[in-house]
Amino acid sequence: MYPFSKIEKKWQKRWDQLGSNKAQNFSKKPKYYALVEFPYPSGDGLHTGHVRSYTAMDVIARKRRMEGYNVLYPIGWDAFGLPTENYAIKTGIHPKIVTRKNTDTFRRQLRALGFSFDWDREVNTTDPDYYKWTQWIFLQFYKKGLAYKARMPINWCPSCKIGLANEEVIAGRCERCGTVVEQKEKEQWLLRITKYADRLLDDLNTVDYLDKIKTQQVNWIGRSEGAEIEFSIKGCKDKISVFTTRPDTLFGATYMVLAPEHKLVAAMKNEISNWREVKSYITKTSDKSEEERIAEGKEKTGVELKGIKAINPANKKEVPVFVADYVLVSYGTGAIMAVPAHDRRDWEFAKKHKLPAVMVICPNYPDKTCPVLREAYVGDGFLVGSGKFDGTPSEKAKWEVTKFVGGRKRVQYHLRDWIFSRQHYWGEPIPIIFCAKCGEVPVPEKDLPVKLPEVKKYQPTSTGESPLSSVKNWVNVKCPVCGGPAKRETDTMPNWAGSSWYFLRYTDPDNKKVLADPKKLKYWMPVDWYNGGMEHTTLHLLYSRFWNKFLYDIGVVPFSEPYKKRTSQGMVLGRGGEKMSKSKGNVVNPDSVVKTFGADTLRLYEMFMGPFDQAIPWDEKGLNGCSRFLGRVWEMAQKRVAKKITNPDLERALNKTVKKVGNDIESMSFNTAVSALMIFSNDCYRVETIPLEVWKKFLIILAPFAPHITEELWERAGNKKSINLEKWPVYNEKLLKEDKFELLVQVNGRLRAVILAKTGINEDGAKDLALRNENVKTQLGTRRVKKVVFVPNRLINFVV
RNA sequence: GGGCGGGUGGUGAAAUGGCAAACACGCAAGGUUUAGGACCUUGUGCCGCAAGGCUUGAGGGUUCAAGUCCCUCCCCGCCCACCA
Repeated sequence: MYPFSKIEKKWQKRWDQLGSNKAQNFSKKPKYYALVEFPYPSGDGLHTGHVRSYTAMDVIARKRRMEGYNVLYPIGWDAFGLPTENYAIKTGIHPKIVTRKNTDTFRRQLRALGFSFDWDREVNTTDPDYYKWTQWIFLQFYKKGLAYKARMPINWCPSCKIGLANEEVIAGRCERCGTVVEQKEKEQWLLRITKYADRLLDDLNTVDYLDKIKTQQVNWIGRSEGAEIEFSIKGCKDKISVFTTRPDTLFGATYMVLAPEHKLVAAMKNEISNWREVKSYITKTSDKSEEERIAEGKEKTGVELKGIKAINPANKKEVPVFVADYVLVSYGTGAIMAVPAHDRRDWEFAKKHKLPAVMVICPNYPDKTCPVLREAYVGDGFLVGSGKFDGTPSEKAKWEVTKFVGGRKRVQYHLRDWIFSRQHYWGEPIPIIFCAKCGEVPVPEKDLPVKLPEVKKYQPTSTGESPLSSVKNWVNVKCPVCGGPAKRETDTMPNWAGSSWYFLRYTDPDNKKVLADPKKLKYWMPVDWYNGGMEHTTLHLLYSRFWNKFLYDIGVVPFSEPYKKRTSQGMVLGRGGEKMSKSKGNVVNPDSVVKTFGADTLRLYEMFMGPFDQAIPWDEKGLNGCSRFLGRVWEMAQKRVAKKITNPDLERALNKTVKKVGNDIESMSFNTAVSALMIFSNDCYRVETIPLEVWKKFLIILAPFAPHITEELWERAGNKKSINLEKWPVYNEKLLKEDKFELLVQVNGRLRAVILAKTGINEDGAKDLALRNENVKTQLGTRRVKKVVFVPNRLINFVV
C-alpha cells in the first residue's frame, strides 16, 4: 500500500491553487465542452453510479487537456425536487437549508475523487439568480404561445399530491413513490413540445448519439402517418372522426369504438337506448386503475351503443358503435374504425362480441385465392372486397381510399404536450399573475425572479392546490397592467425545468443581465460530449433539446442542437446484481472506499469493472486488484526506474499501449484501456530496470484514470510542472511493427504448429517453413494438398 | 404485445471472420510474513496417464477457417406498453 490519503489531499489542494482545471473563456486553444448530468443532491450522498459517469468524462476531459484543448468540464446541482421537500415536511427544516447541507456533502465527496471540474462555474437550480432565468425562459414560451393553460384530466398521484407528466407514470404508478395514479381534472400549464416533434425527430440525423438513444427518442416521439376519416351517424348531424394508419382497410371496418371519455358518448345520451348500461360501463372504467386494466391483460371489454349506427363512408353500410376502454381518449381522435380482419385488438374484441370480420387485404396477388383467416392479418397485400379498389396494392390504396371518402392525411405523435404544473413548494414559481380585469398577465421581466416565499408548512393540500396558495401576502399582488387586485399562480415548475438549460448557464454562470453572454455561448456551445444515464433519454434529454431549439428560434442560443455527442453508462448494481437501494442495504458509500483504498483505486476500478455501457454488479474484491496494480506502480517507480538506459522491447510495448489506451478511451472501452495499462506494467515488472523516458510516458497515459498517484510519481521523478500540463504521447506507427511473428500452421483448419517467422514472409516462404515442421509432416502424411490459404503475417492453412 | 440490450470458465470479462478465455478476481500449492482485505512464485475451461480430443444458450447453414456472418428456436435483463 502506498500513502494514498496524503498524496490525494496534497494534489487536490495543489490543483486548486494552480487553477489547472479552470476553463478559459475565449482562449485561442480549441475548446472542448465535456458534460455530465449534474446530480440531484439527495441526503444519501454520492452514489457509485455518479462516480462511474463522472470518472469516464473526467478521463476524457483530462486527455483532451493533454491534447491541447481548452476544456470546460463543469458541475452543479439540480436541487429542486420532492425528496428534499418531503424531508422538510418531516423535519420542518427549510428545503434551502437541507439543500445547502446536501450540496456541501456532494461537493466534498466529488472533490475527494479528484474530478477535474471547474468549481468556479458551479450552478444551482434553486438559486434565485439561476431560476430567474428559468422563469424568464418560461415567459418567452408564454409570449410565443407555447406555454398555455388547459383544463384537462391529468395523472394525479394521491400520495405525493402532485400532477405527473405521462413520462413520470410507470405502468400506471407514480415514478417516485409507486402509488397507483388516478385521473383528475385540473387546470394545468402545458408546454407545446408537440410543435417541435418533427424537428426533434429529424435533427437526430445531425447529431452523434448512440443508436439506442436515438431509437428510444424516435419511438418516444412516435410519429405515425395516417388519415383522419369521418363516419356519419344515422339520423344525426354529428360525425365520428377517426384516425387510422390503415385507410386501405376501410372497406373492412365492421364496427366503431369510442373511448369511454369521448364527448360524443354523453352528447348522444338521448339516442342511446341502453344508456344505463353504457353509463355504468363508463363509471366502472374510470374507477378502474391503470393497474387493473393491465392486469386484465388482453381481455377486451365494451358495450354497444344501442340505437346508434354509423355509416361506413366507403361502402355506405351501417355499422354498430361501441364504447370500450381499449380505445384511449388521449390518442388520435379518441375513436377508431374497427377492422377485425386486419387489426389484432379489433379481432379479439370482435371475436368476443361476435362481430363479423371481413377480409379486405389479401396477401397474395389478385389472381390467387385468399387464405382463410385464423387471426388478424396485419401485413400488406392487395385490396379485395373493396369495390373499385380491388387489386390495388395496400400501400398505394391508402391515399386513394382516403381521397375517395373525403378524408385527409394526418400525422399523429405519441408525444404529448408537456404538463408543466406541479402543486408543490420546492420548485420555481410560475411567473404568471391572474387579474380579474386583465386575465392572465405574465410577470414583467424586470420583476424576476419571483422568489419563493418563506412558509411554515410545506405540506401539499389534498385539494390539489399548491402549498403556496396559503401564503396570502405572497399570493395577493397588484396587477402589473391595471394595478388592480390580482393573484399569483401558485403552481411551481416540474423538476425538469432547471435541468433543461443548465448546460447554457455553465458558459457564463454569474451573468446578471442575460441567461448567458451570447459571445460565450458562441465560444463554448454546443456541448461536445454529454454522458449520462439511459433513464434520462426520453425525459431530460428530449426536454433540454426542446428548450434549446426554442431558445435558438428566439435568437438566444447559437446552435439548434445542444449536444454533439451523447453516450450512456450502465448502472452500477449491488452485489447480487440487484439495484442498489437503501431498503436492500446494498448501497456502497464512495467515502468508505476512498478511505480504505483511495480515490485513484475507486476511479480505476469503476473503469475496469466491465464494459462501460453495461450494468455491472459491484464487487469489492475487484477493488483489491486495482489497488494491487497501483501499489506495484508505486513500488516500481520508487525502486526500478533509471535514467540513461534503453530497452527496445519495452519501448515497443509502450507504443502499443499508448495506441490502445488512446483508442479505447475514445470508444469508451475503459475496461480494456485499464487492462492494457496493467499488461504494460506487468511487462515492466519483468525487467530489472525501466528506462525513465518510457516510465514517464506510462505515467502520462495512466494519469487520466489515476491522477493523484501519477502526479506524485511525476514530481518524484524530478519534474517541476504538473503532469496535467504534459502532452498526450503520440505513438510511433513504425515502432509498432515487429520483425517476427508467430506463423500459425493449420491442416484443414486445425492448428498443428506455431512457427516463429519473419514479418513479411511470402506464401512460398511460409509453405517451406511449414512443410519442414515434423508435426505438420505427420499430419499431412501422404495426402494430397488441394488448396493452400495464406494470410500474410498470420497463418497458412493446408486443405487436403 | 413492441423496442433495445444480452447469453463465453467458479466470478467480472477479452477476442479487425484467423491460436477462445487477454486483463483482473477467486481458488490451490509453495515461499515470506505472522496485527493484516499485506507481499512474492507457480498453477488454474472440461475429459484423458499420455498422444490427443472436446468447449462460446440449442439446432441448422455459409466459409479453407465462425463466439463473430445467415436462418430457425430457447432463455435472461432493461425500457415502453390496448398509440388505432
